[in-house]
Amino acid sequence: MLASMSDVVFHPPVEELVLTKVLAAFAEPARLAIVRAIARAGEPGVSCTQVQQDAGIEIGKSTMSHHQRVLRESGVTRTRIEGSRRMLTLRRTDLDRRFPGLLDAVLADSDAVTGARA
Amino acid sequence: MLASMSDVVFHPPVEELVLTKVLAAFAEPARLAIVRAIARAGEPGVSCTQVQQDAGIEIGKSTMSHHQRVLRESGVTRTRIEGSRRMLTLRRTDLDRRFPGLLDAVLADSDAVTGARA
DNA sequence: GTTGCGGTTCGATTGACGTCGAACATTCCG
DNA sequence: CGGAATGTTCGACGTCAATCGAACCGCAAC
Repeated sequence: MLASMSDVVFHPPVEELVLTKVLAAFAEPARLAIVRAIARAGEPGVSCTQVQQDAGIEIGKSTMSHHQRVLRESGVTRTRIEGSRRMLTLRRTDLDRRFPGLLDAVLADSDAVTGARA
Repeated sequence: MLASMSDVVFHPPVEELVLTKVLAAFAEPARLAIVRAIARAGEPGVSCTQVQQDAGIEIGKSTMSHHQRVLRESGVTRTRIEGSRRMLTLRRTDLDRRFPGLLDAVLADSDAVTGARA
Protein backbone atom coordinates (compact mmCIF):
# COMPACT_ATOMS: atom_id res chain seq x y z
CA MET A 1 0.00 0.00 0.00
CA LEU A 2 1.71 3.11 -1.24
CA ALA A 3 0.21 5.29 1.42
CA SER A 4 2.03 8.23 -0.14
CA MET A 5 4.90 8.65 2.26
CA SER A 6 3.48 11.99 3.36
CA ASP A 7 0.80 10.18 5.33
CA VAL A 8 3.19 8.72 7.83
CA VAL A 9 1.61 11.40 9.95
CA PHE A 10 -2.12 12.00 10.03
CA HIS A 11 -3.70 14.76 7.96
CA PRO A 12 -7.47 15.25 8.08
CA PRO A 13 -9.16 15.34 4.63
CA VAL A 14 -10.55 18.67 3.48
CA GLU A 15 -14.19 17.70 3.96
CA GLU A 16 -13.60 16.90 7.59
CA LEU A 17 -12.09 20.19 8.63
CA VAL A 18 -14.06 21.71 11.50
CA LEU A 19 -14.29 25.47 11.80
CA THR A 20 -14.07 25.61 15.59
CA LYS A 21 -10.98 23.41 15.53
CA VAL A 22 -9.26 25.66 13.00
CA LEU A 23 -10.21 28.76 14.93
CA ALA A 24 -8.92 27.21 18.15
CA ALA A 25 -5.65 26.44 16.39
CA PHE A 26 -5.31 30.09 15.35
CA ALA A 27 -6.45 31.44 18.71
CA GLU A 28 -3.26 30.53 20.54
CA PRO A 29 -0.70 33.40 20.24
CA ALA A 30 2.31 31.12 19.91
CA ARG A 31 0.55 29.07 17.26
CA LEU A 32 -0.53 32.15 15.35
CA ALA A 33 3.08 33.33 15.27
CA ILE A 34 4.08 29.91 13.97
CA VAL A 35 1.44 30.05 11.26
CA ARG A 36 2.66 33.47 10.14
CA ALA A 37 6.23 32.23 9.98
CA ILE A 38 5.20 29.25 7.85
CA ALA A 39 3.18 31.59 5.65
CA ARG A 40 6.16 33.87 5.10
CA ALA A 41 8.40 30.92 4.29
CA GLY A 42 6.18 29.82 1.43
CA GLU A 43 6.29 26.78 -0.73
CA PRO A 44 9.24 24.52 -0.25
CA GLY A 45 8.37 24.61 3.43
CA VAL A 46 10.38 25.12 6.57
CA SER A 47 11.59 22.88 9.33
CA CYS A 48 10.27 23.12 12.89
CA THR A 49 13.43 24.65 14.29
CA GLN A 50 13.59 27.13 11.44
CA VAL A 51 9.99 28.13 12.11
CA GLN A 52 10.77 28.58 15.76
CA GLN A 53 13.60 30.92 14.79
CA ASP A 54 11.48 32.90 12.35
CA ALA A 55 8.52 33.16 14.70
CA GLY A 56 10.75 34.53 17.41
CA ILE A 57 9.14 32.51 20.16
CA GLU A 58 10.97 30.89 23.02
CA ILE A 59 9.48 27.56 23.92
CA GLY A 60 10.82 24.07 24.54
CA LYS A 61 10.92 21.70 21.60
CA SER A 62 8.33 19.44 23.17
CA THR A 63 5.95 22.39 23.27
CA MET A 64 6.79 23.19 19.67
CA SER A 65 6.06 19.61 18.72
CA HIS A 66 2.72 19.84 20.50
CA HIS A 67 1.71 22.99 18.61
CA GLN A 68 2.69 21.40 15.32
CA ARG A 69 0.43 18.49 16.06
CA VAL A 70 -2.50 20.76 16.86
CA LEU A 71 -1.96 22.71 13.66
CA ARG A 72 -1.64 19.56 11.59
CA GLU A 73 -4.61 17.73 13.10
CA SER A 74 -6.84 20.77 12.74
CA GLY A 75 -5.92 20.89 9.05
CA VAL A 76 -4.01 24.15 9.07
CA THR A 77 -0.60 22.78 8.15
CA ARG A 78 0.84 19.92 6.17
CA THR A 79 3.89 18.02 7.38
CA ARG A 80 6.16 16.51 4.78
CA ILE A 81 8.93 14.32 6.10
CA GLU A 82 12.25 15.03 4.47
CA GLY A 83 15.16 13.12 5.85
CA SER A 84 15.47 13.83 9.52
CA ARG A 85 13.36 16.96 9.46
CA ARG A 86 9.72 17.90 8.97
CA MET A 87 8.95 20.40 6.28
CA LEU A 88 5.93 22.50 7.17
CA THR A 89 3.57 24.22 4.77
CA LEU A 90 0.14 25.82 5.01
CA ARG A 91 -2.81 23.96 3.46
CA ARG A 92 -3.81 27.16 1.71
CA THR A 93 -6.02 25.73 -1.04
CA ASP A 94 -7.71 23.29 1.30
CA LEU A 95 -8.42 25.98 3.88
CA ASP A 96 -9.63 28.37 1.22
CA ARG A 97 -11.93 25.81 -0.29
CA ARG A 98 -13.41 24.86 3.05
CA PHE A 99 -13.46 28.29 4.73
CA PRO A 100 -13.07 30.94 2.00
CA GLY A 101 -11.29 34.06 3.15
CA LEU A 102 -10.56 32.86 6.65
CA LEU A 103 -6.83 32.31 6.32
CA ASP A 104 -6.34 35.58 4.49
CA ALA A 105 -8.29 37.44 7.15
CA VAL A 106 -6.20 35.91 9.90
CA LEU A 107 -2.88 36.52 8.17
CA ALA A 108 -3.81 40.08 7.23
CA ASP A 109 -3.84 41.40 10.80
CA SER A 110 -1.77 44.57 10.66
CA ASP A 111 -0.62 44.36 14.27
CA ALA A 112 1.38 41.25 13.69
CA VAL A 113 3.32 42.33 10.63
CA THR A 114 6.04 43.79 12.78
CA GLY A 115 5.59 41.14 15.40
CA ALA A 116 4.05 43.72 17.68
CA ARG A 117 1.83 43.49 20.72
CA ALA A 118 0.01 40.63 22.35
CA MET B 1 -20.89 62.69 32.68
CA LEU B 2 -23.24 61.38 30.06
CA ALA B 3 -21.43 58.09 29.71
CA SER B 4 -23.95 57.15 27.03
CA MET B 5 -26.12 54.70 28.91
CA SER B 6 -24.86 51.88 26.67
CA ASP B 7 -21.57 51.86 28.53
CA VAL B 8 -23.02 50.61 31.75
CA VAL B 9 -21.27 47.48 30.58
CA PHE B 10 -17.75 47.50 29.23
CA HIS B 11 -17.07 47.47 25.48
CA PRO B 12 -13.48 47.51 24.23
CA PRO B 13 -12.75 50.26 21.67
CA VAL B 14 -12.10 49.16 18.09
CA GLU B 15 -8.37 49.87 18.19
CA GLU B 16 -7.92 47.57 21.14
CA LEU B 17 -9.48 44.47 19.65
CA VAL B 18 -7.05 41.55 19.76
CA LEU B 19 -7.18 38.93 17.03
CA THR B 20 -6.46 35.95 19.28
CA LYS B 21 -9.19 37.06 21.68
CA VAL B 22 -11.73 37.31 18.89
CA LEU B 23 -10.70 33.96 17.45
CA ALA B 24 -10.96 32.36 20.90
CA ALA B 25 -14.44 33.81 21.25
CA PHE B 26 -15.45 32.20 17.95
CA ALA B 27 -13.68 28.94 18.66
CA GLU B 28 -16.14 27.77 21.27
CA PRO B 29 -19.01 25.82 19.56
CA ALA B 30 -21.72 27.16 21.84
CA ARG B 31 -20.48 30.71 21.33
CA LEU B 32 -20.28 30.29 17.58
CA ALA B 33 -23.92 29.17 17.56
CA ILE B 34 -24.80 32.22 19.61
CA VAL B 35 -22.97 34.51 17.20
CA ARG B 36 -24.82 33.00 14.25
CA ALA B 37 -28.15 33.49 15.99
CA ILE B 38 -27.35 37.15 16.69
CA ALA B 39 -26.24 37.56 13.09
CA ARG B 40 -29.51 36.14 11.78
CA ALA B 41 -31.52 38.38 14.10
CA GLY B 42 -29.98 41.52 12.65
CA GLU B 43 -30.27 45.10 13.68
CA PRO B 44 -32.75 45.84 16.42
CA GLY B 45 -30.96 43.12 18.35
CA VAL B 46 -32.17 40.16 20.37
CA SER B 47 -32.37 39.36 24.05
CA CYS B 48 -30.21 36.67 25.66
CA THR B 49 -33.07 34.25 26.16
CA GLN B 50 -34.24 34.79 22.60
CA VAL B 51 -30.73 34.07 21.32
CA GLN B 52 -30.59 30.93 23.40
CA GLN B 53 -33.84 29.81 21.76
CA ASP B 54 -32.64 30.64 18.24
CA ALA B 55 -29.25 29.06 18.72
CA GLY B 56 -30.85 25.85 19.88
CA ILE B 57 -28.37 25.26 22.64
CA GLU B 58 -29.19 23.88 26.05
CA ILE B 59 -27.13 25.54 28.75
CA GLY B 60 -27.86 27.11 32.11
CA LYS B 61 -28.45 30.86 32.18
CA SER B 62 -25.28 31.46 34.18
CA THR B 63 -23.32 29.79 31.41
CA MET B 64 -25.14 31.88 28.83
CA SER B 65 -24.27 35.00 30.78
CA HIS B 66 -20.63 33.92 30.83
CA HIS B 67 -20.54 33.46 27.06
CA GLN B 68 -22.14 36.83 26.52
CA ARG B 69 -19.42 38.43 28.59
CA VAL B 70 -16.67 36.72 26.61
CA LEU B 71 -18.24 37.83 23.35
CA ARG B 72 -18.69 41.38 24.56
CA GLU B 73 -15.25 41.76 26.11
CA SER B 74 -13.56 40.36 23.04
CA GLY B 75 -15.38 42.97 20.95
CA VAL B 76 -17.61 40.64 18.97
CA THR B 77 -20.96 41.79 20.32
CA ARG B 78 -22.49 44.95 21.66
CA THR B 79 -24.87 44.88 24.59
CA ARG B 80 -27.54 47.57 24.74
CA ILE B 81 -29.62 47.63 27.90
CA GLU B 82 -33.29 48.05 27.22
CA GLY B 83 -35.52 47.94 30.24
CA SER B 84 -34.98 44.66 32.01
CA ARG B 85 -33.32 42.93 29.09
CA ARG B 86 -30.05 43.09 27.15
CA MET B 87 -30.30 43.59 23.42
CA LEU B 88 -27.44 41.92 21.59
CA THR B 89 -25.97 42.91 18.25
CA LEU B 90 -22.80 42.12 16.30
CA ARG B 91 -20.14 44.83 16.02
CA ARG B 92 -19.99 44.24 12.29
CA THR B 93 -18.41 47.50 11.16
CA ASP B 94 -15.91 47.50 14.00
CA LEU B 95 -14.88 43.91 13.34
CA ASP B 96 -14.66 44.52 9.63
CA ARG B 97 -12.54 47.61 10.08
CA ARG B 98 -10.17 45.85 12.44
CA PHE B 99 -10.10 42.38 10.85
CA PRO B 100 -11.47 42.69 7.30
CA GLY B 101 -13.26 39.60 6.08
CA LEU B 102 -12.93 37.63 9.28
CA LEU B 103 -16.53 37.80 10.44
CA ASP B 104 -17.84 37.01 6.97
CA ALA B 105 -15.52 34.04 6.68
CA VAL B 106 -16.66 32.70 10.02
CA LEU B 107 -20.35 33.23 9.34
CA ALA B 108 -20.11 31.75 5.86
CA ASP B 109 -19.32 28.22 7.00
CA SER B 110 -21.70 26.03 5.02
CA ASP B 111 -21.91 23.32 7.66
CA ALA B 112 -23.62 25.55 10.15
CA VAL B 113 -26.32 26.99 7.91
CA THR B 114 -28.61 24.11 8.74
CA GLY B 115 -27.32 23.93 12.28
CA ALA B 116 -25.53 20.72 11.43
CA ARG B 117 -22.64 18.87 12.99
CA ALA B 118 -20.19 19.75 15.73
C1' DG C 1 -46.07 46.00 47.29
C1' DT C 2 -45.38 41.40 45.72
C1' DT C 3 -44.73 38.31 42.34
C1' DG C 4 -42.33 36.95 38.15
C1' DC C 5 -39.13 37.46 34.38
C1' DG C 6 -34.40 38.52 32.62
C1' DG C 7 -29.69 38.38 33.77
C1' DT C 8 -25.61 38.77 36.68
C1' DT C 9 -22.49 37.23 40.31
C1' DC C 10 -20.43 33.82 43.27
C1' DG C 11 -18.29 29.53 44.53
C1' DA C 12 -17.18 25.02 43.29
C1' DT C 13 -16.19 21.42 40.19
C1' DT C 14 -14.39 19.37 36.30
C1' DG C 15 -11.87 18.78 32.21
C1' DA C 16 -8.90 20.71 28.76
C1' DC C 17 -4.71 23.07 27.50
C1' DG C 18 0.12 24.99 27.48
C1' DT C 19 4.34 24.16 29.36
C1' DC C 20 8.42 21.64 30.71
C1' DG C 21 12.26 18.00 31.16
C1' DA C 22 13.79 13.55 30.26
C1' DA C 23 13.98 9.71 27.48
C1' DC C 24 13.67 7.87 22.99
C1' DA C 25 13.86 7.23 17.80
C1' DT C 26 15.90 8.63 13.14
C1' DT C 27 18.74 10.58 10.28
C1' DC C 28 22.80 12.96 8.96
C1' DC C 29 27.82 13.58 9.17
C1' DG C 30 32.60 13.01 10.14
C1' DC D 1 30.97 3.47 14.16
C1' DG D 2 29.89 7.32 17.20
C1' DG D 3 28.12 11.66 17.89
C1' DA D 4 25.30 15.61 16.76
C1' DA D 5 20.96 17.28 15.04
C1' DT D 6 15.85 16.96 14.53
C1' DG D 7 11.59 15.80 16.45
C1' DT D 8 8.31 12.81 19.03
C1' DT D 9 6.49 10.66 23.18
C1' DC D 10 5.64 10.44 27.98
C1' DG D 11 4.33 11.79 32.41
C1' DA D 12 3.69 15.77 35.45
C1' DC D 13 2.36 20.22 36.74
C1' DG D 14 -0.17 24.55 36.92
C1' DT D 15 -3.50 27.37 34.96
C1' DC D 16 -7.43 28.57 32.55
C1' DA D 17 -12.08 27.84 30.89
C1' DA D 18 -16.76 25.82 30.66
C1' DT D 19 -20.31 24.36 33.34
C1' DC D 20 -23.69 24.33 37.06
C1' DG D 21 -26.88 25.79 41.06
C1' DA D 22 -28.07 29.15 44.24
C1' DA D 23 -28.42 33.62 45.64
C1' DC D 24 -29.13 38.12 44.19
C1' DC D 25 -30.60 42.54 41.64
C1' DG D 26 -33.75 45.48 38.47
C1' DC D 27 -37.40 46.14 36.07
C1' DA D 28 -42.11 45.12 34.86
C1' DA D 29 -46.81 43.82 35.66
C1' DC D 30 -50.34 42.90 38.24
